[in-house]
Amino acid sequence: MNEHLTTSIQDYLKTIYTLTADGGEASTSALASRLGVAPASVTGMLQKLASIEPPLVIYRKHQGATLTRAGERAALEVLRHHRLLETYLVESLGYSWDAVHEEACRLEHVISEDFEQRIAEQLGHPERDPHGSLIPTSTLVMPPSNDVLLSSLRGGESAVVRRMRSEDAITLRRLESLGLVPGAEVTVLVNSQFDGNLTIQVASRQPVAIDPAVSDQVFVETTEGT
Amino acid sequence: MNEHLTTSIQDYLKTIYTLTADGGEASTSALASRLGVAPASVTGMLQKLASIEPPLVIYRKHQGATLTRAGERAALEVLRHHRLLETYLVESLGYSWDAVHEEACRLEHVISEDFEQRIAEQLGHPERDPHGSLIPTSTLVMPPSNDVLLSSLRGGESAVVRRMRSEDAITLRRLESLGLVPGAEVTVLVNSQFDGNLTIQVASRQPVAIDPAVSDQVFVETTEGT
DNA sequence: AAAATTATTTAGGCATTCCTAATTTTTTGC
DNA sequence: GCAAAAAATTAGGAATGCCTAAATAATTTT
Repeated sequence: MNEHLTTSIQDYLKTIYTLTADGGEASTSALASRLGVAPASVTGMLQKLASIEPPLVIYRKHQGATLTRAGERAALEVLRHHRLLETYLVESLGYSWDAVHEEACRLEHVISEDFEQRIAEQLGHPERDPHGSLIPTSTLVMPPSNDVLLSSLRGGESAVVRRMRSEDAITLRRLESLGLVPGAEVTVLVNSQFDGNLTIQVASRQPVAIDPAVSDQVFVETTEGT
Repeated sequence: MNEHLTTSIQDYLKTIYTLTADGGEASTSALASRLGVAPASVTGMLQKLASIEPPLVIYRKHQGATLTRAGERAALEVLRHHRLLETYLVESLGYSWDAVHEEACRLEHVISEDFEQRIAEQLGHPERDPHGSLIPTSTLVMPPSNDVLLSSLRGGESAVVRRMRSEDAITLRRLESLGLVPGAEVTVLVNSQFDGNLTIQVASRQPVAIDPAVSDQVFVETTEGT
């Protein structure tokens, strides 16, 4: 079926997937900004991805793109490569978690299935990457998740940090300096519905005030059952 | 100086280097055949590589190409990546020596200097790759070598197998089945100057007859001093 | 609801790297 | 040394994936 997808196409699919996954819209401008290309280039590529065989996206003018089943599988394959690579770079080559993104972005397009399997095995088939993001399975299924944005918690609620939305090194270092790393326990002391600022306590640190630039980057899982 | 070289250019430079290194000519047709492109494409690329700033090759019509200093440095960088990667794939990921070439050919163009340094360190800064080829140093110097073709030995001479010219899996498996792997000791019992066939003995195996298709793939180092 | 703003698409181009076909140059064999 | 064969080059073109500028569609403001 899919002969071979170019690096560029893989990047488009991956970006459409991640934009859509966190409840967003894969609009022309959102894609253009994430991919660092002009909006006109995105339009052209979406038209192409919708018209090839098999179609990889569903595209209607002025309404952005959705992945088809084939497109989603291709996206999950790239995402699996990316997240396994990030994990591998941290675990086996000693990279810091804020430095792996760029390297993984280049490697993800060129590793073989054999390479993927070998690192997955060596890592013990991890479920999450260093930023806490779920790694699609080798059968290209994205495991279920019920994490929510830290900013959605109300005052008094506690939760465990699960994953970071951003892969940006500066953002990640800021989160780390606040103790906001996967696995950390966080309590929201105050959530100002008004301006979106929170007062949080991470583990047994001093409480700190954070704004949405921080709290909208952190996904947590509340400790109660379903 | 060198902003960024495309994968395609890196492949041309690497191929010119290796063709030239073993005493060959980097002719248009040799390059075309090695790179899997039409001769006309090679001519076009060589003209381009000779006219960019800084020039990466010296090119005169109908005389093939030679690397400039800048071109050689770029070639050694790619070659270092390739050979370190091959070593890493074998040592750290359990690949067999005849399976690493394709993977390294794709990875060599995308790994960072950081990645290069990390695997070099983890491997203990190896001097040779799994096929016995010398790995350029981090300062982009190719270590000296005085290996010669197995086919150049005369009857009665002994030597140690140093490296294989080919990276082709089938060829490598054939050599391995004869015991011709780096480090193996080989004695030439007979070298027929007439048809180029040899009779050799590897370690304490049974003597076997080989033809130039084999003996021209194997470089050895004679055990006497300089 | 019309005007202004923003988002998106269309149109036309450019760089890269490959191709085939035709031509020219070099090498080979007699 | 000359004709045939082989090698290399030129010419013209295609696919990718990006760009800018202009046109159109959608959304927001007033």
